[in-house]
Amino acid sequence: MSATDIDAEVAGLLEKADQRYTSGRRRLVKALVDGGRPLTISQIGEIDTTLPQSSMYRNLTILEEAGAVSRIVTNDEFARYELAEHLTGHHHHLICNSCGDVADFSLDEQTENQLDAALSAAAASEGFTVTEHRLDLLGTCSACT
Amino acid sequence: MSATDIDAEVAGLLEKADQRYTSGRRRLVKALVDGGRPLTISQIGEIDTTLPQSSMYRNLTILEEAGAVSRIVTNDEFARYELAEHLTGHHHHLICNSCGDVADFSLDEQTENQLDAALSAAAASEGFTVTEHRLDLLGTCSACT
DNA sequence: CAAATAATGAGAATGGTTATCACCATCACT
DNA sequence: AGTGATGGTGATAACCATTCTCATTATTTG
Repeated sequence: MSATDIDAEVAGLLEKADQRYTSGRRRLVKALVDGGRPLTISQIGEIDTTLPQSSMYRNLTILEEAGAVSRIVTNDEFARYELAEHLTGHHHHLICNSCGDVADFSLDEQTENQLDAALSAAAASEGFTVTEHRLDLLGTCSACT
Repeated sequence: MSATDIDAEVAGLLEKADQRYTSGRRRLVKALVDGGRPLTISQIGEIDTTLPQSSMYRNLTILEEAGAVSRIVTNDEFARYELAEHLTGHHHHLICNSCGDVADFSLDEQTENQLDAALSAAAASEGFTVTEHRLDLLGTCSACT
């Protein structure tokens, strides 16, 4: 999905949530698109130095409630934000134990489907209804090797 | 692994880390064994009401550094602690979006092996070295259905 | 037994995140 | 285009899970 498409999609989501797509929110989305991976508040602030911290927090929460952004927590003390999966496609995370940074990766469709089936079966036997799965790989990224 | 075996294992880990296995630390381990799932500080405090909060935090950190406990963060604002995987066996987590509680589940060995192979391959192509994977299912637990 | 060393726990401090609020921008209606 | 109403902004204060401090207590060692 192109940056323009994402923009249009986010615009629709915000409209549905009775929220305006202001310039600050546009810049926030642009920073997430440009980052291409889950970003901390301070990383977003480095990409777009005009965004005040309090507005980032407030607007990321609003974008999350609208379904445009998702917030992830790893092991370090900072939350990270990325575009929602229906904008970027289903993917997983590579979490570097050394620098803490997070990158995206995907499994091929067949593996993903097999996994999904196995997970649903395992969860059902515990009486658990699955809405989503989350798969992270911990290790060392190429920059830290 | 029985509670007694776990206790012996933890004793060895603490000794290697030049730490004493004091009664407070024993009670902490017992609470985690009894809980049988990842517990927040306040949940541990409910299981053993004699443990002061500051000691729980300090000793859980020490147990984590010694490799006996691992700390996990989900989506809510509280960290959770569980016994390390080499004491409980490899497993994954069912995270309830409604009550926030976390339960354990496992995949059969074959699925787990296939997954491992697919993950290593995908990570290698990104230049990432995997040490561990983490798989969570989000949804609704049986108590909240 | 005494000195040294480590653990304890109540309370203070830290810091990422959230709430507040005076001010500014945008919209709806005329 | 003006005007009131509504929503957004951003600097700052407040919040609260977690970490740090330190005087006291327990354990080890000579």
